[in-house]
Amino acid sequence: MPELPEVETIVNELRPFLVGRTFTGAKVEWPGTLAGMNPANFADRLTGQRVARVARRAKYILIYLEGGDVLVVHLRMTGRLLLRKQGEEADRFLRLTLPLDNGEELRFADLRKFGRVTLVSAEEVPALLAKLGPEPLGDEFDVAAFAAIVGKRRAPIKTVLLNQALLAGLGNIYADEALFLAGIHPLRRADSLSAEELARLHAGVRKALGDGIANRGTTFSDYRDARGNAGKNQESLNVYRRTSLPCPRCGAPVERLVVGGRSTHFCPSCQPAPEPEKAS
DNA sequence: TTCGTCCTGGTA
DNA sequence: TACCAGGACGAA
Repeated sequence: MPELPEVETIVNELRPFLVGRTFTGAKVEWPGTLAGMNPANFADRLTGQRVARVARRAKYILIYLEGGDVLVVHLRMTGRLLLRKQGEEADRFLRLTLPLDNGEELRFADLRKFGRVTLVSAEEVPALLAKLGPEPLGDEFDVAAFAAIVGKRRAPIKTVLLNQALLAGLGNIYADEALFLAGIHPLRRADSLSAEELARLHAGVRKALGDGIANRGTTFSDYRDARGNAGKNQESLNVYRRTSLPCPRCGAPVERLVVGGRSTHFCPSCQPAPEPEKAS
């Protein structure tokens, strides 16, 4: 579910309500969420810790605590991080409840149980995030940096966009949308893109993500923000999950194929197919 | 680099 | 009943 825009929306919403608050306990409904960490140890270590700041890196949510620990949350496919009042109606698929000192609580709900919540020391965070590529909305991610990332890779450009070690934060929705905005077919070999195409795709990536944030994320079924509200970006998508519907630019029916095991949507007219590989 | 796997529920 | 799902990791 959540990609960079969804995580950014959640982090921005949580920040003013979490900073300065103190965790008063931890109720673990499904221990697997803690990635092997002992639930009792987790609760002991978290209890009494006050939130210093809330940040995002790629799709990770980082809740820094004054005691020097960091609560690290990854929502994976269906995770939700919700701010509720204590005693408020239970959320479905609740995995973790973290009560706060103001009568509210942070809840982690996750249908498919892929999401993870861990507690590490601040010193461990850099190593945890070391494998991630640059932030696509960051200042250092310019066209030259993008060209260096794409480089001589022979993989389909869609696969490159989804590789978090190369560029961190894009997922399936925004990768498809960025390729559409740039007019580039998802199966194009990365090393076949011209300088002009690279510039278009760089702009497409930033626009797709920027629109996602402006619209508070994309909700098809699972994604909700920290207050449980759906996003609005699904109303603005051009191709993602619009198979057989008309391309908003030219009217041709949107097509679907599978790239790297992921469902992929594109306009066959606006995103021309690559030349067939020469047999050699 | 690709594939299977972790999981469960919604939908065709 | 079969297929699909927004992510990431480890194995082949």
